[in-house]
Amino acid sequence: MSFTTTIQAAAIESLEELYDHQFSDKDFQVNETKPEFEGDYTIVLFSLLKPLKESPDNLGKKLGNLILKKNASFFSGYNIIKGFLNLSVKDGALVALLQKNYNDICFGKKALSHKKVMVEYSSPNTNKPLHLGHLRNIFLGWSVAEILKATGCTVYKSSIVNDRGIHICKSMIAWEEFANGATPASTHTKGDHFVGDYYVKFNDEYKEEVSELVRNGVEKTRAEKDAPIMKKTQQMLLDWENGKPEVMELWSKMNGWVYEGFDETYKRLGSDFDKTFYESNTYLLGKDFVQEGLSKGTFHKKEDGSVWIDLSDVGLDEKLLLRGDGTSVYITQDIGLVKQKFEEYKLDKSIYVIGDEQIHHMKVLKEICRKLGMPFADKIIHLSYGMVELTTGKMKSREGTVVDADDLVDEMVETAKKHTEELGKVKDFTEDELKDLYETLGLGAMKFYLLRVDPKKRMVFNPEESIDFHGFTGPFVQYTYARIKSILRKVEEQGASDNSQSKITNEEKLFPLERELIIFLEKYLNVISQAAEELNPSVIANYVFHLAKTFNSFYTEHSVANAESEEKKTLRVHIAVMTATVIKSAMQLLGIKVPERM
RNA sequence: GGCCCCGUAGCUCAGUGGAUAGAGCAACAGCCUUCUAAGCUGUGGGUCACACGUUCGAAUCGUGUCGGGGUCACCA
Repeated sequence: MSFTTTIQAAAIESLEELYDHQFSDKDFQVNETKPEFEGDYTIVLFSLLKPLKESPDNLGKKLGNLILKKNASFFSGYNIIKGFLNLSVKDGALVALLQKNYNDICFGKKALSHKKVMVEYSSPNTNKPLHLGHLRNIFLGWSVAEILKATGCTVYKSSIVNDRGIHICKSMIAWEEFANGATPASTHTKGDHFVGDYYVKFNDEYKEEVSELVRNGVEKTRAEKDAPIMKKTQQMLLDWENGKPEVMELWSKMNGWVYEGFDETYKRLGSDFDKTFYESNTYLLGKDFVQEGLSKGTFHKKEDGSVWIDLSDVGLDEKLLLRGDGTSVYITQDIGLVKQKFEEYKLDKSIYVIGDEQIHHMKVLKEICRKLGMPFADKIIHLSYGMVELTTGKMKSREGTVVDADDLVDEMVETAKKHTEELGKVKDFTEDELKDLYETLGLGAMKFYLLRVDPKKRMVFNPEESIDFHGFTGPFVQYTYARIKSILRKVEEQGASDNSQSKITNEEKLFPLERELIIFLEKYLNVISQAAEELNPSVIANYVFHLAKTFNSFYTEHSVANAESEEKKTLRVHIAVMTATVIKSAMQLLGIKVPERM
């Protein structure tokens, strides 16, 4: 049980004894005391004054005295300022916390939840490489999955690959027309970039053909339909749907190239999936329930044979589910796949990490499931996040105004190298160590940058300014970790006994920064729960930054290896070890590695 | 136009019912014979978009206004 809940419980117990009345944690708040006041935790009394007909002073005194009496080993005193009852925790109670097994505190997995959850993220198209927007998506999804695991959930990471459709055919046609049999291998190009280049080539050629037609007096919308390359692409899509062998072969060959490229990127990013769905396997799934919906009367058919659902009773529009020609649309496939997921994995929750432009779509999806009486309709959760935009506006892959994921990673790693060299630290490492370090730092900076902000806020990325390595950043936290490890190495060299195993004396008087650190470390499990509840990794990022910052202050103020006494040294080694453990754990939840040295 | 999200220091963001609203960046002033200065300490910088309301108490809740974005496809 955490300190705040312990205190809440103690207060309830005392209140009930004093007033012969039932209290709950909703009746009053327990906060951390603001630094400008004496005390560690504050019980806010205002909300209790009226129902108990007490003055702040009277209630504060009665409650303060009783809590102190009943928990003499935990609290050392109290003060009352206005309606705030400030309680001070005994040094001994804080020290006792350090004597617990570090792993219990950091990775206690008190199993707050045993839910089975699927987190679906990344979900790329196979006609172009991953870009900055995918990175936010991937880091978010991966991190949320880790956070949920840390609370005890069983998590399946999944991705749905959009491997079919007109956009794929565009790359395919362009390759047929212009590649002369070139391959990623023959051109030494990463597969996804290779295919993406043909997607761009398609659009260039298409634009050219359209303007050519317009010059010859064809109306623009007409020209867009009649451009020869577009007609070929449409035909190819039909051939694909009919399973024409040459087309299928080309399709799997080119997708194969893309997957090789994606795998390389995912591997470098440290991202992975337990299950990958392919749209080519699932796009027909939804058709079954269309019949079901029609017979139930939930759906209706129009004269042209198209199938619709009316959602106007819940404030949404009429939505198409099946075209007149019997082909399904996006949402139809979605419903089919949702059903399959819940049934196959027996999920309690399915989280979709998708941009906020699809909020409406996901609302419609949920609503249709609900109207069909699917029991999991309310377990569909859309974790929506704001788009990443550039200072020059939106990213558009067709126009080449995207920040490519691989390029950005390269750049970040390069920046890490530059910083390290400038600081003159290169000589301490071997070539291989440096390579690892640059990856760790570059990726750390990038992941932290994308995760430290509330997911739902859109963010503007300025490609001109490289991501920072100072202040509220990944490398700042990584640096703190490396320094702690350095201290611990030194302590070990000093030898004799292994300090982290030896006992600390409860009598030790704590300095303010020592207290602050222990109290802050104690909060970690609460922070994980909050992040899990909000599906928000930025909660973790803010916490771990603050922790690192506090440790850095402590670091300058107090020496560990050369502490003023053996007792102090032991105590501080415990604090350092625990801080390092929490930093490593928290960063891991963000998908960020921490270096032993930097 | 309907619905949804956002508006906090020059910039990027925390804080979502409690005390005098906090960080980072940028600016300025200090700190390396002492565990790694990618660090630490300090200074300046705010009608929390605006208005009204609810409350003992509002950046936080409600209503309205203004500004920015998204969405309302037989696209995915």
